[in-house]
Amino acid sequence: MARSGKSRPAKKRTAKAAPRGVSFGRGPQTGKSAPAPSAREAKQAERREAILTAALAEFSAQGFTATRLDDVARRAGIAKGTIYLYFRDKESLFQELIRTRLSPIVGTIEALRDADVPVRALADQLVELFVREVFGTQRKDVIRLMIAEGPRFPKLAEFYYREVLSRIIAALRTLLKRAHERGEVGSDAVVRFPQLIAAPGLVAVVWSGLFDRFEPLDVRAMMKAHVDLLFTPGRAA
Amino acid sequence: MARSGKSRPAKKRTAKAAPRGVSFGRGPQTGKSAPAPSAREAKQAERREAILTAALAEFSAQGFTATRLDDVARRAGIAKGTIYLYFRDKESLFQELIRTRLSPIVGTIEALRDADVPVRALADQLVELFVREVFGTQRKDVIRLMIAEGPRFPKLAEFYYREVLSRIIAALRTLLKRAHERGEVGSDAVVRFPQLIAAPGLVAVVWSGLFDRFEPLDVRAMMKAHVDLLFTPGRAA
DNA sequence: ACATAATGACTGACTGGTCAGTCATTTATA
DNA sequence: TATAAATGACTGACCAGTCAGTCATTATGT
Repeated sequence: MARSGKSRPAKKRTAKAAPRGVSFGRGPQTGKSAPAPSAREAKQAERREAILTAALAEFSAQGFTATRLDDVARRAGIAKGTIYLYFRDKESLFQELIRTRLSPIVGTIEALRDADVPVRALADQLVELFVREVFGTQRKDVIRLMIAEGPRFPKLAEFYYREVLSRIIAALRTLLKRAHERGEVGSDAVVRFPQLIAAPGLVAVVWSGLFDRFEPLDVRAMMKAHVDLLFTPGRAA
Repeated sequence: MARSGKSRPAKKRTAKAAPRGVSFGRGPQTGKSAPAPSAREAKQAERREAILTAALAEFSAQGFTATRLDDVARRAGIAKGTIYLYFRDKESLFQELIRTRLSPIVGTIEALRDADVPVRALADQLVELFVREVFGTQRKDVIRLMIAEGPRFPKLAEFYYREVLSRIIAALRTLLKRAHERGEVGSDAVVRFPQLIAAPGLVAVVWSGLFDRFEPLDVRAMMKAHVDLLFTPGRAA
């Protein structure tokens, strides 16, 4: 098989002290951040984005350790050295990737929470949101990456929990509590364990990554079925 | 110790022809597989087991590529070379690991299916089975490994689908169909998507691996809550 | 029983290939 | 032209897999 792998915390390299070091994955060292000609900055942002997109493709296909930065570079249409103008090292690139791709979704869910519509309708919107904005995009891969590599990046897991999960869960809890009090959900199970709401989403992500070629899964239908389950009137808690 | 100094004897070694090669990850080459003194065989089985256990610990902490066989060997209390007496290469070791740790559970579930007891009681047993035999054991880690590395080992994913998942799903479907016909489940959602049954299990495995230190999850309670949800009488499908 | 030989499980130094990160040089931009 | 950006050849750490050599155990001979 060969390949080998390589990882190890990157040694020390006390040599140049901290030529880069401080700038945490921003653009190429911009000595002065004056208003500057946005022509350049735009191009830089574009490159940065290209690198992140290429990195996601490689990381999610190969995993963190097995991904070669040469491949990321080739996919992004640049040389390997260029990556180091935009990111401190491989690990920074990985972390930036997770950060930038996952955060945006949170706001949307919190907005949903504050909308004053029947919770059942909200749930349907949530399903659509998931299918369209997560399952239908790169975010699906980011989630699988998070599951796969999380144990080796405790800091990332913490960030993800703090910035994404806990906020989503809090929003869901508020939303579900309201629904339960109105009698719109038959059991308080999901109020106690909002994780149950997300469960089919997780199944969808994992299934699609591993088993879709053996048995395709109609994700939207499954999630709708799950919503039906939750909102079955029936006995009160 | 070896010493040797490596004299590069012009390779050759045509003598024993194929000393290893053919034996596919079985014990050290057993020239004759006569009834043999089981003392030795027992010891070999023990070593093999030790290697697998050590490998699971390392693989599930580091992932496949980042795991060093030197570390596996140290953890198993043997030399690296010994691993190659029991497994063809790193990948074989990994695959054997998944295979041997996951298969046993299937039979148990199929046995449950054939028992003739109220489906609700069965469901409770299923929860217990999961909490005790999966969540409480190494199998939890094997599942996470499968999710993390599956995309890079299509063969393994296929094996897992064929030997484990499809059978579990088939058993569940039978079981749930019966329950639905008896009116024991309020919706046919789970008959169409038995994956929904396993969803909280997946959540439990993933959550425990990544976020338990921030917010512990009472897995048994969550799964019981989920079962309650499923068996809400309420409206017929 | 005792000595001697054969076996094969086990070891670990070593090799060849890999790849993250560097930096002297080249190219683009202002 | 001067400065910043981009390049890619290069280096050194790293590790899967190998195999000559060791030695405890078992078999054979006297």
